[in-house]
Amino acid sequence: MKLSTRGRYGLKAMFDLALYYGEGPISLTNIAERQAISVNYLEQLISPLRKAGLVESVRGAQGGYMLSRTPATITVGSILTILEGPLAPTDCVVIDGGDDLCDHSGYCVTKVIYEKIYESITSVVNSITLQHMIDDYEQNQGQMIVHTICECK
Amino acid sequence: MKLSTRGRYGLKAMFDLALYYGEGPISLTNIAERQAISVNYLEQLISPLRKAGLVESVRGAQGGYMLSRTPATITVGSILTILEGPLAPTDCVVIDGGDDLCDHSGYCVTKVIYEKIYESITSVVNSITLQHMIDDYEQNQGQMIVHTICECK
DNA sequence: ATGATTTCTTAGTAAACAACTAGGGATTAA
DNA sequence: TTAATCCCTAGTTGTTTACTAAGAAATCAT
Repeated sequence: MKLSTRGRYGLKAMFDLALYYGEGPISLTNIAERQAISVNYLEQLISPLRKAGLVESVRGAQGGYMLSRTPATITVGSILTILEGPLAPTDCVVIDGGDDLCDHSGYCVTKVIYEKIYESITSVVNSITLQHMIDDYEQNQGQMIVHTICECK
Repeated sequence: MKLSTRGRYGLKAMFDLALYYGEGPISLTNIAERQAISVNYLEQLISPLRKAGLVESVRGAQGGYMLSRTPATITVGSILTILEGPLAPTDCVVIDGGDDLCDHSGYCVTKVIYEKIYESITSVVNSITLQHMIDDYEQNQGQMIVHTICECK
């Protein structure tokens, strides 16, 4: 039930972009240095975020990435879901339908539990936006560590 | 963010034991057949549950396993946590302390999010007991599928 | 124009993890 | 004494994770 580096790094990168929102394109080299992630790996993470329309890119020298909308309209849930897939404890709650995943011809005592877990996770992450993170950041800047965010494992 | 077979199978097995609570020891062979899990693998899952005191064993012929307490006092959370480890999206929220996991010398914008996810998951699973599952089961027995629970992936 | 900078894409790889299987020892009821 | 059962550890296979590597395409600055 752990998040992978895809989700964690991707969230850090998006938060980084949110801090520079409105200041033109930010290069991955910059983000990579600040957040201590390899550029090559970051490229792989930002790609799906771009395809999903959360960030826009500017190619060529002095290019980079920027949020395609205001930080207030981008949720942590959307970022994590794009990078990790649905934040569900099992596949059966998210496939819904008589798939060959399991025999859901009837009621399933465990599925209802997994659905509740899924709902509680999504309700948390969908309620937090990048703007919330920025507000949080600015309010606690004094105690903030050196990099914008630590390497949270 | 997926549960592994350890948690899913373990929960099925514990629910199976809950259905036979008060009827003496149930052998793993029985559970394995009903829940379509190999006996060898089940042994590995029930071992930590026994060591944690959730089930008791009776060795020898006609032996087996039984819940060591009433189904109403055993939560889904305790079962899953024993088998999967803490149901946390990151290690940093559960280690708490200045570990070398990450540099938590100060406030971390992402950690607070991971903590909220962790809290929401634990609050759900800790509020559901095996008795709740039994009640749920008996109320919906008409629509219940062939085995007590399906192979929920 | 050219070169430096940057995005974009794909392929490969090493290590860890998941999901078991296998086998043998200890215990006990019949 | 035999069969059934718990108990424990080691090994195996396949998948996934977390990258690294490399090169093509685009664009800005000179």
